[in-house]
Amino acid sequence: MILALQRATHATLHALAVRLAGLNLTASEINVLANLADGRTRSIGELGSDTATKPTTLTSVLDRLARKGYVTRELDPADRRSFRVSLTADGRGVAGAARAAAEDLERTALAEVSDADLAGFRAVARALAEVSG
Amino acid sequence: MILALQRATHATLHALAVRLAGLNLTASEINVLANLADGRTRSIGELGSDTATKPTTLTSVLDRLARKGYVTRELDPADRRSFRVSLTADGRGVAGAARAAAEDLERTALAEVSDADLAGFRAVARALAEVSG
DNA sequence: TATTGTTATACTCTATAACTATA
DNA sequence: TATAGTTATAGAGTATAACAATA
Repeated sequence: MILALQRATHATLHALAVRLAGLNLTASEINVLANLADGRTRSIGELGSDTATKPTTLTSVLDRLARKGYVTRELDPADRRSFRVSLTADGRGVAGAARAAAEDLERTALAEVSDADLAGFRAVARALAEVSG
Repeated sequence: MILALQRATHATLHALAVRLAGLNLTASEINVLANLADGRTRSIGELGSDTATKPTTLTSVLDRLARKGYVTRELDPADRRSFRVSLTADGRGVAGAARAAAEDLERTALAEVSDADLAGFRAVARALAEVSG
């Protein structure tokens, strides 16, 4: 079970990376962009829990994304210890492409899978994800 | 879907690492030990496809496992470019503990999941894993 | 010539702890 | 004092390419 889970994750991340090779993004960077794609501004802490990455990783991920011009960090006027992270126009474009690639990948992979199987998958994934809590 | 998959993998690997913290093993090391636990000898190449790790990673993983006395590399007399990797007695003990922890984790996490959901999960995981092929 | 595995290099992710600037 | 993020450091996985030994 756990082995199957790992294999599937590994394979999808790799397939996604191949599809997005032209964009020159790592899995973490894609993850952050995909999370910001809804247009909502987030603090670094929120982004960390949404993407399940450590603040120490986020710092460098956001540094790279900012250098590429996809993301901005602005001081939060309400709490000047923290930042509001948001997408630039370029960032929105790239995030959209990443999201489209992920959706296309899912459609392709799951074309022959029944809705019942999908529901089962979601139930198991949720159960496994909650073990760590 | 892909996000759910990633989250579940992340959480289970983390939970497993916590349970096995006393053994001082990384996820890759556990993966290798679990694969060798059936007692079958493997070449590095076979081990690489079984564990989905690159030869370059395996070299260092096996170096660490050998240093800890869990694994041996012996020249294959039939093809002296390659090695036969096998568990030592200590290695068998640790591999057994790792496998038991993984099974216990699954039992705990999936106690309330139906067989139908499990079957669905397997179908989806298999479909996703085959995308990369 | 091709293949097995190692080595070298460079980059990313992670964990931990020390540090800053705010609160 | 406590919290949000950053920086520093060190370990681990990955990709790529060059390499030795063997086939």
